[in-house]
Amino acid sequence: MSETDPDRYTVPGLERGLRILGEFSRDEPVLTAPELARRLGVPRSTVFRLLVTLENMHFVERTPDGRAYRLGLAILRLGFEYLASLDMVELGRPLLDGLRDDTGFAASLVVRDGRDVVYLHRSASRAPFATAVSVGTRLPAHATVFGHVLLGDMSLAALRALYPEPLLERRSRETPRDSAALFEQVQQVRKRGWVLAAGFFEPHICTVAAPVRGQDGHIIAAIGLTVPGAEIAADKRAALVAQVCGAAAQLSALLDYRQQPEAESKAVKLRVVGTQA
Amino acid sequence: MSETDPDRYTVPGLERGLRILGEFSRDEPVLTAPELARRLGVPRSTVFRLLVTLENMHFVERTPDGRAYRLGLAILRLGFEYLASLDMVELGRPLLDGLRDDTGFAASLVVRDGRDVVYLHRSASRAPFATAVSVGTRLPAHATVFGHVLLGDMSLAALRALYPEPLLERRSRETPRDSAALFEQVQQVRKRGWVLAAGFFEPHICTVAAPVRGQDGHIIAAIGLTVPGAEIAADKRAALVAQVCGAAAQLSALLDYRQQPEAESKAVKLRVVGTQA
DNA sequence: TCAAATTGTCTTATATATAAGACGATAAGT
DNA sequence: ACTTATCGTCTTATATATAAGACAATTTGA
Repeated sequence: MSETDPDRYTVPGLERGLRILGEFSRDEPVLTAPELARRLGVPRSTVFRLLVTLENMHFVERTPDGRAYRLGLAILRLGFEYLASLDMVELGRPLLDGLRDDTGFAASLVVRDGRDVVYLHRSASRAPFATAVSVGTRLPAHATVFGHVLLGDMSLAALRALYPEPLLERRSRETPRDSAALFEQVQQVRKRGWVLAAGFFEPHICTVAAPVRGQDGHIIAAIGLTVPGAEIAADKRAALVAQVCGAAAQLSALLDYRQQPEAESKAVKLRVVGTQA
Repeated sequence: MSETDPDRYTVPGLERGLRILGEFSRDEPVLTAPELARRLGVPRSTVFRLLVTLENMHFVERTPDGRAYRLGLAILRLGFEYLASLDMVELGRPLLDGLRDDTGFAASLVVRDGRDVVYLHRSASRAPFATAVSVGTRLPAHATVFGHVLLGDMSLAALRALYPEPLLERRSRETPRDSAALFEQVQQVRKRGWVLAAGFFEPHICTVAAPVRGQDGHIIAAIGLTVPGAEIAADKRAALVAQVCGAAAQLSALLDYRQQPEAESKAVKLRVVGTQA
């Protein structure tokens, strides 16, 4: 077979091992070897070898009875080395805490990974309304306002490539039907520079969000508040939007995004260099 | 070669790929392919294939210039599915927050993984003394009081097996020299049921810790406070110990540990069965 | 209680992942 | 600027990881 695939170089052992790890989830924290073999479509004896390897490296461990597996402690090392390596999280944490303290609502920092919105940090509201959302949680970008903020840089063509299917999966009445509708909504958000929506992804949850920009001006993250209730009182909205936009702008600044009204960028850069010298 | 190794079944591709992921750290979040090849002692062309596989699965991503690699977002999915699957963390979080709020000091929940103490959760003290310790951090069990709490169940023989070397790595003046001395200290802690130590691992850091027990009575975790300063004022000690022990006992109870004064265990068991029937 | 199905572990022939090396492209050193 | 070293990517012979299958142990179902 004339493989011109992108997976021409893939290492099957590695890919399958990682897929095994990915099968574990909050809802299914414990899985058996035969179950994994079925899900991956891989022979039992191969799964056995993969699990032995993962177990030796502490990426999975057996349940006390020795019959099933769950994720092991080595996983943690990776996950948190990753987070710790992102200065976005380190710099954003105090901003999110401040946002939470000022507003009383849960504040989140999210990034986009393909079609997913991924939570990098969450400053939970004091009132312990147990939200299912925590660090690492993924939600569909097309169906959430956070997603719409994060997709702001994408052209219609790029969106089409990311969402080739004719109809998008619906999550609520307001979910865009197709990539064209999604583009419309995303552009509106982008031009406005922030978004406030009620019950867009889940009923009785309102969201206020704004983009965080990196050095080159690209949208690299979003900051937002999650407000319980059917809607936000009209007289509170402006203040919340201002606070979210403020936090997002601050984080952008910390990440070296130079607020550049197009033409002025050069001058700003020069001034900064001058200050440092 | 007559392989009777424990790694008779290992999948080399998987092992090497995971070792690549493990090379990234807070201090070295970005690594190049040749550097990884050198560290693992694996040919360049093989590292290339491993990295392509990891990149396709979003476990690593290239730096903007395309010359180096860092951890990717897929990592998060794993790490936090893992944490979320541990009800120990979910149940312990509010307890740790309470402990922190009551005492003003950082409260931690830790478990043991081999010779390491691993932080599962940390309620940071309000005063943002930036500690290097965060979730996922590992410290040597033999040299920390948390470790001594967690090793409480181990026999001298088991400790010897875990620490076969004649001399243990020293971290401070008080680090036990060998496994026998370690056993001594661990047993003292176990009998007392808690530990309070000053400057044991690091100078100017005091620790109060107590064990968390699982259903079978085994020590499965530890809860503790990290108190800055050379020592804790004598009149404060009793209160802190009581609070830590209280939190640890509560978490043990939540995890279904039935407080069993030795002989009574059978009766308790029977009563429980009776209740269920 | 017994038979049938499933499972954990092991062996081994063979399909295939590996790593040596080639190649042009960068980078580094002088 | 020129040489030398290093790098990213690719091809391919061959060492080796894979998966079929065997086997006993266990579980399931009737």
